[in-house]
Amino acid sequence: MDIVQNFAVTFDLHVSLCSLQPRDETPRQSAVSNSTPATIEDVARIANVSIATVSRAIHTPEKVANSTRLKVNQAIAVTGYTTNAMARSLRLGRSNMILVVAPDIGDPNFSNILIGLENEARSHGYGVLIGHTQNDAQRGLEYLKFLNSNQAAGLILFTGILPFGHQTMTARLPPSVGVFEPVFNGGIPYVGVDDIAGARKAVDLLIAEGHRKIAFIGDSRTRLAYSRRRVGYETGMDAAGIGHDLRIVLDGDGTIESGRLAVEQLFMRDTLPTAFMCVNDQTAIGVMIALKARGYDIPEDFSVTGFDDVPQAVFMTPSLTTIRQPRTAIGKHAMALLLELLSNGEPPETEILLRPDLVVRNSVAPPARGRR
Amino acid sequence: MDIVQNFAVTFDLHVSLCSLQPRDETPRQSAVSNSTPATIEDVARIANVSIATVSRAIHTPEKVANSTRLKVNQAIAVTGYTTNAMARSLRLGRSNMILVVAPDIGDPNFSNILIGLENEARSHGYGVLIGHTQNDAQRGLEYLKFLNSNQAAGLILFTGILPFGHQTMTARLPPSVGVFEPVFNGGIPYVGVDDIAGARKAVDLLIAEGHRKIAFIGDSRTRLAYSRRRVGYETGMDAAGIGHDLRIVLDGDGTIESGRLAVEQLFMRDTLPTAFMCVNDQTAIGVMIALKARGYDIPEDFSVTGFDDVPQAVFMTPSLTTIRQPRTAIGKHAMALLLELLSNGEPPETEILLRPDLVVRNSVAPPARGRR
DNA sequence: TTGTATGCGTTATCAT
DNA sequence: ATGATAACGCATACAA
Repeated sequence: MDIVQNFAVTFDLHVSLCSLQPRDETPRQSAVSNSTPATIEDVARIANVSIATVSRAIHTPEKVANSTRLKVNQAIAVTGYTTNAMARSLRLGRSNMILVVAPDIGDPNFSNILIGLENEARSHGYGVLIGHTQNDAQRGLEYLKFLNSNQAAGLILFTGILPFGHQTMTARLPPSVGVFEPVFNGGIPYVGVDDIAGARKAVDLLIAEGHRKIAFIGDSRTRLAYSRRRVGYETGMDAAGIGHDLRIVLDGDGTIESGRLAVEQLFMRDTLPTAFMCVNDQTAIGVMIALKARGYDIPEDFSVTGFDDVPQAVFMTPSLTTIRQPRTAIGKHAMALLLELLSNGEPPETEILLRPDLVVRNSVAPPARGRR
Repeated sequence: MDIVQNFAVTFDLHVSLCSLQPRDETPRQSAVSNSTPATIEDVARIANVSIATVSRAIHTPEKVANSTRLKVNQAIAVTGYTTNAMARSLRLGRSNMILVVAPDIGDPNFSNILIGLENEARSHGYGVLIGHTQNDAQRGLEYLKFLNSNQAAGLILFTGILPFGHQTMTARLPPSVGVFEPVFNGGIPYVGVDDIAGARKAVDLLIAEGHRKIAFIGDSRTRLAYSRRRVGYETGMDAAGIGHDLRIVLDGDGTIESGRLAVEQLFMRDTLPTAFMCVNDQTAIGVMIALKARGYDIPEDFSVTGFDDVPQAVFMTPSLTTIRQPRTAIGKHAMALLLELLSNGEPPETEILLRPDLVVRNSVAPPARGRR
């Protein structure tokens, strides 16, 4: 244990934890920190009861005598017993894990949604596991196998399309819920933001500031949710009596590069807007970079809006005016919905749309004189 | 065997699979395309062999007659059978999943390392699951239970400290490998970048450009790897005969905000450097924001370097000169090491340090005249 | 209230 | 080369 002492010198963390080791332990099967984990039988033996009683003491404590329960709990403490989830799930035919499948863990929206998912799951005794598909069907299949063997009780999809390739059609899926964007195939309930309303807020702001030539840098390819944002843009333009000029409605793929490209195209075509409404923040960031590279000031020369309010948005110069996704709330609602599905079987609703908020920062101003 | 014939026609969809049910067989439990997944018994029945043979056909095909293997494979195709990983792992006492535990999924370094991990794992028949602890011991415990029940064969730690709270000392951990930063407790092998060498490259560049007053914005609190970067800074300064002026060595926590704060402090104390060497890109971004907010130009007025080369670095204005982590390679090596541990038992080496590369972009220039 | 015994789907041992 | 069967750890129906 002077190893531990050594540690104590160099780092002040965790030091005294070591002293928690039960030094006084049972000599034989030293209960803790042993090579093989304690089983329910070990507990039963020590508590002098049957394994059935141990199981009951754990899962239905009210069905067991107080004194017995006490004995069992002590034995559990001594052995450091943890239920073997493998065996339990095999017996029960279901696990207490929820699988979250995402094509891209790096998505700036993902981590906060995940936090909402996890909190809600945890408060109901479920754990969360993340599957990362990289849009690769092979990988998807792996997770499908995982699901097939009941290793997860439910599925959260952070993708608009079931990621299981050919097998998708025949896949037996557990109860599932989509987040962030509707799931295209499979009739799966969906929890997300009201994309149309959100886009509408952005375009309305721009119009209120006096803009009429408002470009929309969209993305019809990667996320289904994005096409709804375009709908918001169009209805906003229509409602203001402006209509939409297709020369300044571009299609990209929601990346920074895509925003950059859009600006270049607009300059080349000489069909410049006074404002850029972008389908997401990444695109907006690309637009800002391109504009700044050409020597323009934002928002004096051009206004820019995003969508999502990714963490980076507030750190841009100028900080980006955008639409905030209630990410944690989305995660929470999605998990709640899934858990309801798990117990009730029937989806109470097919789509939950949360309210997006306009976050006004510094990338929007009235159009430059003479250019409106 | 016209059962099989049938199948050949309609493959892919489960539609006609029902017609494949052995009509001659047990009338009860209809074999295929049912609500419950096919088991090894279903396969055995259809192939007219024993379950032992099926198992062998799958795992040790060479031990089974060609004709038999064929029958089995067909039956597997018909039933859509997948091995129940739950049962298999229970029986084997180990699973083929690797758990990756990270405190923060949103870390810009994480996703690329993960890709390296996954690719390597997959090519060896292992799957990867991600655990997200948010630095919460409760959550850590959950994953510990997961490990305890053999649901994962190995562990990758994306954190400098075992995330299992009190239980850490007594935890029976599977073979484990740390990535990105050394794991403080537990004597766990580590794969990462050579932080000292990397930091040295940055400081050497700055010195070569003519800087002598080089601030170091560090972080001694969150990541162990970061203290190594400071060592690199110090040895570089010493080697150049500059020594280190403690007034311009600040300690932060590796966040954008922390970089900002450091700049403000330096301005308040009136101990301005000509260059900011930052412990990571996040800090550097914060420094750049603060500098720009005060109206300074980078790199004309101040030079800035980062470390990591996060995706955002190239999109800054000016783009950030930094040290690149070979993230995918780190993931690959870490997983390879873990898999070796899994088979051999003994760690072949205790630390693998990959070479960091200097990425010269536009945030470094010679110091402004009159300020050196 | 508690114990006995069965089965969840596999793999491995031992026969054949 | 193949089959019968025990065991992995647990939860529960049924007995007591």
